[in-house]
Amino acid sequence: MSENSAAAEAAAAHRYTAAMAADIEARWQDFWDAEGTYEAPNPGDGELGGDAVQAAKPKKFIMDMFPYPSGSGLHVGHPLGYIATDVYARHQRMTGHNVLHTLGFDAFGLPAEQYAVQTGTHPRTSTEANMENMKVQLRRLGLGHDKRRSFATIDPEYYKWTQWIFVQIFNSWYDTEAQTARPIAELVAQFESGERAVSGGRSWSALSATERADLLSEYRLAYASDAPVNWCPGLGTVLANEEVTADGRSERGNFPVFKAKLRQWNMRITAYADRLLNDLDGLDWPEAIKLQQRNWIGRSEGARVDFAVGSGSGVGADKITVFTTRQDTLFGATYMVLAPEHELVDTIVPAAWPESTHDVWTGGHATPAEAVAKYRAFAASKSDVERQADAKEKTGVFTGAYATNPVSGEQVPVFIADYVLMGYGTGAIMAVPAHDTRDFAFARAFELPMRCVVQPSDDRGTDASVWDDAFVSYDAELVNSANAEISLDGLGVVDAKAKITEWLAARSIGEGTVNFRLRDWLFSRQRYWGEPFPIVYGEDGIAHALPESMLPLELPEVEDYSPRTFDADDADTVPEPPLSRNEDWVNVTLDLGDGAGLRSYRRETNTMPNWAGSCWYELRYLDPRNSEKLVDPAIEQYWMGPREGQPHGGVDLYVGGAEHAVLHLLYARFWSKVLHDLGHISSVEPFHKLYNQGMIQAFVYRDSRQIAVPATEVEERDGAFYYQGEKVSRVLGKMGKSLKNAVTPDEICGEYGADTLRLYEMAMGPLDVSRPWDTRAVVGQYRLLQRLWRNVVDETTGEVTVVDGEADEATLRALHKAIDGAGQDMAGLRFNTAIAKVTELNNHLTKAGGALPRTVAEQLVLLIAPLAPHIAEELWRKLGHTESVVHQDFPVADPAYVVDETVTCVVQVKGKVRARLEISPSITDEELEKLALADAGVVAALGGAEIRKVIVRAPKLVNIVTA
RNA sequence: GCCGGGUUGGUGAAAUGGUAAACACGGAGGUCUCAAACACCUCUGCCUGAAAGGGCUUGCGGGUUCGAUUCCCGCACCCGGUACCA
Repeated sequence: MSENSAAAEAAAAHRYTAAMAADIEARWQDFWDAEGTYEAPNPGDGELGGDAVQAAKPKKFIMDMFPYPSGSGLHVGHPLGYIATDVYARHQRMTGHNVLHTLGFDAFGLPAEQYAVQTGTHPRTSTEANMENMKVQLRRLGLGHDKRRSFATIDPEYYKWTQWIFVQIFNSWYDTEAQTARPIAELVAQFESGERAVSGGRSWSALSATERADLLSEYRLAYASDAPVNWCPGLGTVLANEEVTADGRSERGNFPVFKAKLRQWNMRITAYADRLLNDLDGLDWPEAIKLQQRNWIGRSEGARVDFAVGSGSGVGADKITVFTTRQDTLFGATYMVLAPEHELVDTIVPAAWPESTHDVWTGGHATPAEAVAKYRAFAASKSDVERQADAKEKTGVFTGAYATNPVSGEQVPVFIADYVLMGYGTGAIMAVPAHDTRDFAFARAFELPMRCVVQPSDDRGTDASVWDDAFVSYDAELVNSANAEISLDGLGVVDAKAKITEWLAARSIGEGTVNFRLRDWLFSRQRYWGEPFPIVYGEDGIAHALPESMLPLELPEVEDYSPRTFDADDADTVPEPPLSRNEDWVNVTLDLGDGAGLRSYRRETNTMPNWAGSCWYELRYLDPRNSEKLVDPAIEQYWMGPREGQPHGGVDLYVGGAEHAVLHLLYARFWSKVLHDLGHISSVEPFHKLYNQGMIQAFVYRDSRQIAVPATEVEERDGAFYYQGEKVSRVLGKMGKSLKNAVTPDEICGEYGADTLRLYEMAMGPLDVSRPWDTRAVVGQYRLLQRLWRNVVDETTGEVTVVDGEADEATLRALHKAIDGAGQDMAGLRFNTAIAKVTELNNHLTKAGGALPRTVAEQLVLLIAPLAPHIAEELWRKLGHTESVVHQDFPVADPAYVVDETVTCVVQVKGKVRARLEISPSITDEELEKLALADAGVVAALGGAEIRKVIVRAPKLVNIVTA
């Protein structure tokens, strides 16, 4: 080795390198764990309390959507949100807040079960191994989590309370008058006292035990029912509406989904539809997400209208009730349609076709019964996918029955057609073909009459039979809408609606009503890897909740935990819960403590859906080891309670992906409201502020067969891409193992260190925007840290180079502008621009050269501490401090230095920049105008032209307008 | 179709009515070095010009304004959500 290279090596001995970063990072991570640096005290003297000083500060509860412990580990896209909340949490800690920040695991779910089926490994074994692996990966990032508060949803101590909440929901009902959930015992008391009548006019005491149970089931917020459910044979389980995609497939696995009638558990989320809608207003959420929830809840105002049926045709039912939002067009209703599954269909079908029934209506069948049966079979055989695809072409068949239009008195034919859905409204519509596009298409196909009752605003005229399409408008006047008792003619749509609704209500044949798209939440799954229901069935079939003393009801060990799956396209299959195979567990003798003594019961063998555990986890972070209560009320009040600006309370910041816009976020809001109503928590909403981070994307390279090739082995030549000599295509997509473009945080930590990775992810762009990963660009943030280090530490000796004394004016201005800007940016989640401002300051210091004054070095370190906590701790220690940087005060900008000494004023002539003036920021408009007009460049640009107007915006701009 | 968001240099982006392109990647040149790497310095939207300078530029077309990436109207394209919801 030559003398020179030895000297060079010595020179670099204390340079900030990946190796040094690894050393620094490991040491401080150990330190933080040992010291409990990120432990946030609860108020009071409980197990997690005691630090009264800290707990007296204003609180900030900062949360991530917790991860599912996947077997493939993390890629660099996963921790984006975790890093963002961590930077924010650190900044909040340094600005006087008691910060609760931790992370648990959402560990029940399908992948573990599927992996188990493939490998024979128990889901708990693989899940726990995955969690350990993820914890190691996450720890390397230096996330400031309070580890005492972490848990997994599969911990029995956790799901005990998931089950307990289920029991609370099961044992309550929704009082629609008081608009609140109440204990079911209070409903029973109302029935007993006669305050509330039992339907059918019987008294409560006259009902059998089964009848009572059935009656209460109609009120309970968690109830079992035989309603049609989404059955997915490919997954072997039923699914919630929210888990079925628009084209009728499972969101997970993309298997076909069929309607099947099965006895399943449901949550009466529809009882909360109005509150779930209204309370969105008080939340600080992205408007797009609020809108998605509003659309999912789908509130629409309209009316129910009764159509009398069957006069003279000898049919059973006496009326069909429809829901419509256009009751104003009632005079234009020329036929009716029921959903094929509608229960009235059988009762209205006559024995024979009415005389001279149109051939198109009968479908060529000899009798109405035959036509209806054939059409029902046809409709049922269509999967949802086909039904969507055929949406344009209207099909249906006449039932043989007629109903009476209540205002026109006309006899209108009743059809069944699959364009009317059983699941919305009443499953029956009045068809107004002139003013509804779907009815128009159907009427054309079946040669049904149309009547124009809304005056078209174009020149099409009022003879609907010659129209090319329906006239749909809310901003027009009614016509042809009068009978002996009422006339809507000349009224606008709004007034006509009001008038007809009143008229219908007065005759008890209709009323104004609100309808929701939201359906009850299907809550049971035929899986092994989920929370068992705390429900047993007596020999009479009545469901009983287990008493709290029997919780948690642990998931039993079984031989075979694979769900029974079927041919994905075979609709004629029935789900089989894995737990049902375990007879010893299913059949039990228990004393439920309800006075019935020891009895035999059968356990519920379904399990709860994956969403159950994530519906309330924010609450358990607050008081994770409480064995007596879900959460201590005083602790919940402190962290979650309503306050100024947060009318419904909740987590201060919740960061996660937008894919949970309806599912998780709607369910969690629902549980929160029930728990609030029952008096268990003070907050009404779980998450006050929601922020959706974007996705980190990556290029996907595919060969000619469209198979993804390893991204790291692709070469770029002349703007084209080659893999092993073959040309490949490039598109921006998701990052992942299957696309062979995953970059792991471990790789980047190894090459540059965790602080560099953190900075890079935050600097890429605004947090809420998706952006492509570019490993080449990571080095930029590494260089920033190297320069920062060199500005404070001598690379040869490793000693700090700071000096005593004051900084020069320019440095102070650079420093305080960075403090001001970066501080505001961090508080506003604008980490990319915060980093740019710190970089600018650091570049200024680099360029100025020489040793930094101590005060500048210290404030620089504090400034970057939230973003790059390891290097900040190390430099803070080197600067002679013995306390962690984590709880230091964030620097405060001196306003005197935030403004520049001189600013550049731009002088425009007719909007074009013609001169720049260096002036004092405190200059007056008059002085500035004088200065600008005297400038040689300006005089030249004006060329003697007449000045019409001078706009002065001191100190930044003068604009001279000439004639 | 309907609803929401977007379109700025070679690339990620900044600026929310007032100097378009901060900060970073990439690129070019230089200093240091026997040499290279590192580091540091200079330049880097496009066109034109020897230079000074001049002209153009935020998807496209209009409008409001002294002034528009920013506000308004229309259009194209991209992304997300949703879809026979009566």
